[in-house]
Amino acid sequence: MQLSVDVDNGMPIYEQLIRQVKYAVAEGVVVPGQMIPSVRDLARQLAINPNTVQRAYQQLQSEEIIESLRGRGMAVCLGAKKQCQTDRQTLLGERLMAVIEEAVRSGLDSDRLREMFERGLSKAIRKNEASS
Amino acid sequence: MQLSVDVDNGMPIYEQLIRQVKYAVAEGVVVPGQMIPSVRDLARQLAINPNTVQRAYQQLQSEEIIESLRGRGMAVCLGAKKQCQTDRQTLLGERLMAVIEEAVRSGLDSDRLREMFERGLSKAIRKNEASS
Amino acid sequence: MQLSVDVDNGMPIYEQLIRQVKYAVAEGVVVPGQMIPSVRDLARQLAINPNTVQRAYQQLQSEEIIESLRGRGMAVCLGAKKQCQTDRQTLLGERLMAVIEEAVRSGLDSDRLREMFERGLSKAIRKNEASS
Amino acid sequence: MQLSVDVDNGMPIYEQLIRQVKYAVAEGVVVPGQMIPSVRDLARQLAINPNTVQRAYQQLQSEEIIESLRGRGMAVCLGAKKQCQTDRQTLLGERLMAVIEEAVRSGLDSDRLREMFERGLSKAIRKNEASS
DNA sequence: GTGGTCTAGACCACC
DNA sequence: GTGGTCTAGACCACG
Repeated sequence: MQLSVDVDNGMPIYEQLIRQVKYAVAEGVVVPGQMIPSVRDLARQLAINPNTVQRAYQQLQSEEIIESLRGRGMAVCLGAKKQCQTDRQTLLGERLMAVIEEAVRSGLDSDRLREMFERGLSKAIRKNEASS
Repeated sequence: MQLSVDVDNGMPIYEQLIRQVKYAVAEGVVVPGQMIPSVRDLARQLAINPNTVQRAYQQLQSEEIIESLRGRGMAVCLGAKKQCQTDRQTLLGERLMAVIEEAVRSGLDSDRLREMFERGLSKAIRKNEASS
Repeated sequence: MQLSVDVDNGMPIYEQLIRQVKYAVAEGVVVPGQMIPSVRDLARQLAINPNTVQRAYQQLQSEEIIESLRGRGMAVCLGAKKQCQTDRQTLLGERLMAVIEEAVRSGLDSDRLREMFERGLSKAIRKNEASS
Repeated sequence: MQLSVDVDNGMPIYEQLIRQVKYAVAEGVVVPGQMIPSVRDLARQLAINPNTVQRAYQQLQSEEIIESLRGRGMAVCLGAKKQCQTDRQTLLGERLMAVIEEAVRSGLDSDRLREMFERGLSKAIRKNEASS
């Protein structure tokens, strides 16, 4: 699992970490039961404050994505994969819905919006293929 | 022009005001040249601090959406309507693009995404018609 | 004497009026002893608040540029012309000095500054001839 | 970087700070990437309100002179030095032009103006050398 | 520790 | 009346 942080990005670092871990779990990059990097290791590796890592792990723990195994470290919870997948779907759905609603509310034409969507989709697909 | 604030929402109050004013200008609810509520009036009406309103107005002023007429109040700038409209289009486009990209990156099938989009669109249109 | 106000300009209206009256006196457009427009007339003509005109006239009066003739209006004081001329010279000198000082303090080369000055002078002369 | 405020001066404190920071950046007193004093420190040091410093910093941030590093402080932006230098040149040029124009418009003789300029320049240079 | 936001209340210049 | 500036002091998110 390769994690990274973007300091310039407006998103809080701990939130970036949370997202990336959830993403990795949903994708199967890390599987339930597997250990994830220790707080200290990850902090050193990313050159960030251990408190920040700790905060991310705490939230993941409270969401039952990872669990603390005393004396050994943090491991991915058993039901985590499915949960992360549905979480992401739900989140994506909500965000998509919000954008569409605002567009419609501001009087944007349906066909115009469809066109924007299709153009965006093609672009995203190309971009995705290029990076993989 | 009816403004409102949602204190519980994470968004800063002054930013909510900025958005709503821009929205009203883009929609033609207030037209260029027209006066907008005075700092004190709006603060009283929304039960918030005048400084918060002031801050929103100042930023709108620096973006040349409104202008200060000394001793008289704040008025919508002449070129503001067009600017607010394009601003919103650009913003919507970016947000839509971001959602699509993340969906594609997370391996969502194009047809599945299109389906979500169409269902969201229908729902948004119904919702919009109901409220108008 | 033709007075005008520029609302967009940052300078207070009453100060614009003061300047323009002094300018007119210095130029001999109005001569000592001559009457100047009444507060009400001028306010109506420029579509500004009578209070603003009043304020300008009061300050001019306290500087002994104009005097109030009871029941008749405001007139230019006898020694006003000379005073306005020297005032303007002094003011211009101070402003020029301030700009030069800041330029020098910021490390601008003397020859570079001279060049800017000469270019500005030529431009100003052309502009002045064109408008006259 | 040594900042100071003059409360008696008509210029708003936050604007004085903005000017001084820009000046320091243009002069290279602080270099891109370097941290500038924290809001609280500067406020304490100058015996002014943290909000006032905050306001100055926010405006500098919106002009992309400095950037906020979350939880760490404010740092000078990479492209800031050049921008501050050109800004100052432009501003000085405009102010010089304005003075010259008014002088010409008021009928001042070119040679008389040149004389004033040269005298002012010598004086400014002496003053500058004395203080350095 | 840092910056970001908000409230409360004051004084000023301007119209 | 209007906006513009400032102070004092609070709470929050982030590292």
